[in-house]
Amino acid sequence: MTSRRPIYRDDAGDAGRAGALRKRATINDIARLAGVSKKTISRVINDSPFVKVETRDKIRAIMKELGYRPDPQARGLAFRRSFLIGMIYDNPNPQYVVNVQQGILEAVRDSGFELVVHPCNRSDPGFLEKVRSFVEQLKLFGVVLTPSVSEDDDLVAILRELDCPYVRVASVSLDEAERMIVTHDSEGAAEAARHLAALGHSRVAFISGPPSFRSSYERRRGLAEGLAENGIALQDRYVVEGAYTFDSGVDCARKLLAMDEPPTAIFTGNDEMAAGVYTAARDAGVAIPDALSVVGFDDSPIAARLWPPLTSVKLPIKDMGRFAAEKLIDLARPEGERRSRNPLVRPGLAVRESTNTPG
Amino acid sequence: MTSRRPIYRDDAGDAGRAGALRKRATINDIARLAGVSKKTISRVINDSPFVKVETRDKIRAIMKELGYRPDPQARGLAFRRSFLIGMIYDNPNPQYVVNVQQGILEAVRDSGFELVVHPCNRSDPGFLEKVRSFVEQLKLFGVVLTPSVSEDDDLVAILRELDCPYVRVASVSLDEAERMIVTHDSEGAAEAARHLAALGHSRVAFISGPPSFRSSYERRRGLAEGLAENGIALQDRYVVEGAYTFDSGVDCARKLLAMDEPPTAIFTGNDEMAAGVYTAARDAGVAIPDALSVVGFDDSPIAARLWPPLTSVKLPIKDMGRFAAEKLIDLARPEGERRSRNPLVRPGLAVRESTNTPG
DNA sequence: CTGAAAGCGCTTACAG
DNA sequence: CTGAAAGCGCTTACAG
Repeated sequence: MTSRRPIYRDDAGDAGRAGALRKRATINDIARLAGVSKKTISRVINDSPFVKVETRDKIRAIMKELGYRPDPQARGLAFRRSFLIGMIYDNPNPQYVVNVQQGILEAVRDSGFELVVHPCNRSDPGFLEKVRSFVEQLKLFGVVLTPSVSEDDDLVAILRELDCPYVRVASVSLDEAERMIVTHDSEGAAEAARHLAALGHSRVAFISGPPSFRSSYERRRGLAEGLAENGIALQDRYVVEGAYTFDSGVDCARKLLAMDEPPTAIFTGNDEMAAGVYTAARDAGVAIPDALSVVGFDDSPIAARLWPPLTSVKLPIKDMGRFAAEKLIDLARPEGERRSRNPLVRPGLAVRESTNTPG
Repeated sequence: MTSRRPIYRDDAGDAGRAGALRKRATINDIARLAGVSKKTISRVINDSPFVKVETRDKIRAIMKELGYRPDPQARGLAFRRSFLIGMIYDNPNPQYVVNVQQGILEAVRDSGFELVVHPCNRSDPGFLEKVRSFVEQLKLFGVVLTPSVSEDDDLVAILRELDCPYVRVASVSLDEAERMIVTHDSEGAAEAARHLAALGHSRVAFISGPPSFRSSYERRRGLAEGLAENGIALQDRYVVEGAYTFDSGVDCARKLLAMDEPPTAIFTGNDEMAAGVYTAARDAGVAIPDALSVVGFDDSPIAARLWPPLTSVKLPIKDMGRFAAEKLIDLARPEGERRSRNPLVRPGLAVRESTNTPG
C-alpha cells in the first residue's frame, strides 16, 4: 500500500477524475443551476409543502444529477441540533449492548442519522454532569436509554431540561408511552415459573441481579407470581442477590446448594449467572438437569453453547433497539404525522435441556 | 415522571436558575468579556503559540468561569472536518466488536472526540460506496478499521482519496507503521502449537476461519510453524475450512472426528468454533481433554464458561482498540509533535483444562 | 409560492 | 502578537 500513496496525491491534482477530490456541490450550486434562491432549495431539502411541484421536481432532478446531499454539519449548526442519535448505557453485559446497537443501526440505516455510543458509569459521582455535557456538546438529536440508566429519573430530568428527545427501554413503564419500550420482564419470569411448576418443582430458587436494576425486582416478581398461580410460594431463603456476573452466579449457587434442603431448580436473573450455576453445580457434583434444573434469562449466545444447553427467557433485544430508535425518529415528526406505533415486546421461553422433573 | 414535566417547563422560564436553559456562552461572549477579538479566542482554543501569555491566561480563566466549550459543529463547519471518529467493521463476533469499541472509547474519553459506529457488509456490492458516503457526509476526523475491512485495499484507497486518516488493525502489517496496529496472530497460533507439541500431540487439526479473513491464513501459518519447530507436520487432511461460527465448528469437528485416524488435538480459528467442537465431541462420545485436546483463539468470555474451561490464545483486543484510536488522534498533531509510539501487541496463551496428553 | 438579509459559532487568509 | 473581513453550508424570521 505504501507505494501507492503518491498515486492518490496525483489523483487529487487531476480535476478530470470522476469526482475524486472535486468539491461536492453545495446549496448554492443547486440554487444557481435551478435559477432559484437557496431558500427554495432549503425548502425542498426540508420537504416544505410551499414549493410549486414543477420547481420541486426540477430541483430534485438537479440534486440527483450532482449527487447533492445537504451537509449535516451546516444544517445542524443552523438548526441548533445535530443528526446524531446517542445510545447511553451502563450495562455489564456486552452481548446486550451489541444487540441493542444493531437494532438502532437497523432503524437508522439510510435515515440520515448516525449512532454515537456513550457508555457511562452510574456510580461515578460525575455521571450526570458527564452525560449532560455529552448531550449538550453534540446537540444530540435524541438518545436511547437502556437499563439501568433508563431507570434514572435524574438523568431524564436533565434530558428534558436540555430539550433532548429520548426513548427509554425498561422492564416496566416509567414514562409516557411514546417515550417507552416496555419489555415486560415479569411475564418472561412467570413463564419460567410455569415451566418449572409443570415439571413438578416446588423448591425453586432465584438468583437476582443487583438491586440497582429494576429488572432484578421485576424478574423476581414474575417468578413469584408464576409460582403462586400453581400454589407454590417463592421462599425468602431461596432468594439470593447476585450481580449479573458469572462469578456472582457461582457464589450464589454455592450457597444454595450447600443448604440443608437445597432447591431443586434455580432461576437466574441472566444467562451469565446461570453459567455460574453450572460451574458451582459441577464442583458440587450436582448433575444438571437430573439433580438440578436451571433456567436463565436473555437467551444469549452462551445459552446454546453451555452443556446441557440452557433453557432461558428470551427477549427480542435487537428489536427493542430498533423500536426505540424508530420511536425517537418519530418524535421528530410534527405531532400530526407521527406513526405512533406501539410495537409489542413480549418475552418468550427458549426451552432446551437444562430442566427436568425434580431429582 | 409525567407529572414532573411541567416543573422543567417552569424551570426553563426561571432565568435565575443556574444555567438551566440559559444559552451557553459563545466565542463572541468570551471575546467581549476579555476585550479582545474573537480571532484571539480562536487562537487560544486551538493552542496557537501566537498569543501573549497573560492574554491567554486571562481568556482561559474567563472560559473556565463561564464553562465555555467551543461548539464542535461550528468548528467542524469551518474546519471542514468533524470531531467524530468512525469505527468501520464487518465482524461476525460481537464480543470482538464491543471490546474494540471499549478500547476506542477509553482513548476518546475527555479528548473532545466521539465514536460513531458503522457496521457494514463487505459482500454487499454497494459496500464501498456506502462507506464513502458515510465518511464523506460526516466528514469524519478519522476511522479505525478492524478485520476484515482493515484488509480491504480498495476501501483504504477511498479513505486516502477522501483525505480521511485511518488506522488499520490487522494480523500482519499492511501499511505504514503509523497506520497499523499489528496483532501478530501467527505468534499466538505458534504458541498453541508448542503447547500441544509439548503435551505430545502429533495429529493436530486446524479448523480455519473463512478465507476472506487474513487471520485465517495467519493462524494456520503460525500453527504450522510452531509444529514444525517440533518436527511435526500440519497435514492437509487435518485442515478444514470453517466460518468463525459455532455451527461451522460443529460441522468441521464432526468431519475430523469421523476420520479413520482422527486428530488427537484440534486448534480452532476462534472460540466460537471451539464451542462447536465441544458439542460435536460430546455427540460423538469423545471426552475432552482425555480423548481430544482443544485450543481456541480469542479468549472470549465463553472460553472460561465452557466445560472443561477452554485453553485459548488471548489477544488484548480492548488495548488494540485504544492503541488504534490513540494513533489516529496522534495523526492529527503536526508531524513534529507526534508521540509516534508503537505499542506492542502480542498474543498470549491462556491455558485452562481443555488440553491434555493424547489419549 | 418565493426571496433578500441576517445569523448559527466557529476558522481561514490577509494585513498590520 | 492581534484584528477586521469574509466564509464554511445551511436555516430562521420577515417580507412580499
